Amino acid sequence: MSDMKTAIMDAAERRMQAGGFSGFSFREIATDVGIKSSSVHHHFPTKEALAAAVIRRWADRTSDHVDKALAKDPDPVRVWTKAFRGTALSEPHMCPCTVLGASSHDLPKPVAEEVRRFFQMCLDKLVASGLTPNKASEFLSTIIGALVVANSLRDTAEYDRATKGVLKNRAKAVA
Amino acid sequence: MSDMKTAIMDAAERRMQAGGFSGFSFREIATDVGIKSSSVHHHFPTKEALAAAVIRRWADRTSDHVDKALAKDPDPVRVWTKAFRGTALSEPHMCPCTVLGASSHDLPKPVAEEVRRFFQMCLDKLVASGLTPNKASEFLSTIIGALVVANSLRDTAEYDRATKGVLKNRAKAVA
DNA sequence: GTCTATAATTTGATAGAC
DNA sequence: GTCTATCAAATTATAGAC
Repeated sequence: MSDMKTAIMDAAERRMQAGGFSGFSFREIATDVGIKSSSVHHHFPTKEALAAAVIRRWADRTSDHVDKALAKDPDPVRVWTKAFRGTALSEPHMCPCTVLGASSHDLPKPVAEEVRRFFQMCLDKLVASGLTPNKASEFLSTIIGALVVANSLRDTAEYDRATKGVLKNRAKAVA
Repeated sequence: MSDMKTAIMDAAERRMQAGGFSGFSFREIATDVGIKSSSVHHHFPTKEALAAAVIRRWADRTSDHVDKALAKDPDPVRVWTKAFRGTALSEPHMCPCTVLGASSHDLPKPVAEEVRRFFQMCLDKLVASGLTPNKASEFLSTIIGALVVANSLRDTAEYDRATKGVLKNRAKAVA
């Protein structure tokens, strides 16, 4: 992948984290990377193609990151809580899949499908790590909701308050 | 409040639930209620004023609904889980505060402030019902995240999977 | 309170030169 | 691969008639 294509996806990702699918324009992305908006179309034919590529890359990176972390720490709850904590504590504080997923029914179908794949991947990996389907759903909802509530309250510490109990119970279960 | 003002807020609320702040336009709202877009401005001067009014009404209604439900059922976890379940199971499946909160940093300040007030109200009421601050944060995050994940997966049953464990543990704690 | 008309801006996208 | 130029459509908002 060319450097410019990567730079475009980086810029789009950051703006999608803050404002979702309608939170970025080709002109803004172009300015961010130092070219013109028509040149962005050379790398990504449409806005939906760019958004879908960004979501897929985020999903792939998350999947890879979790796999590597699980090799060092066998507790999936601790691994996933820490992974999303990184997103919650650093700007722009949100996971793009969460922002887009909240308005999934207003997205172009290919983009909504990539978002769906992301959350299905999260659930599948949690179950593969030993959680029951119900526990996987409950835990994933807690960390996703913690991102949204912390973002809304403008208080990153809210993420830790929301996830403290999950980690504590897990420690007990493991001990 | 005039019937037309209420109808405008109803239309805006529904579109905000699906697409957030940028998910509705004055022309769409106008068509929904059968007037022209310029006439909408007679009732709400700006888009941000309309959005802020819709969020505030949603917060007030939620607060009132929960107060009444708590008078019949003393368990706040059951009451709040059931309240958001109604949103999750019926179209357009989302709480507008959750959709807007996910992209809080891309909102006009007065709108973001109303969203913040909504989530702070939820936490305050949960703590007033007897939950510790940490448990209130964890529980709120779980039901908010359940909305987002269920919406993204296009599977309303996901809300019940995510909240089943919370209700079960609560039943044990009460028993 | 609703209308017509319109301003001013932004949007995603395309054509074609270099 | 980037540019200039441009298009058609949509956006929020305002002015003023009725």
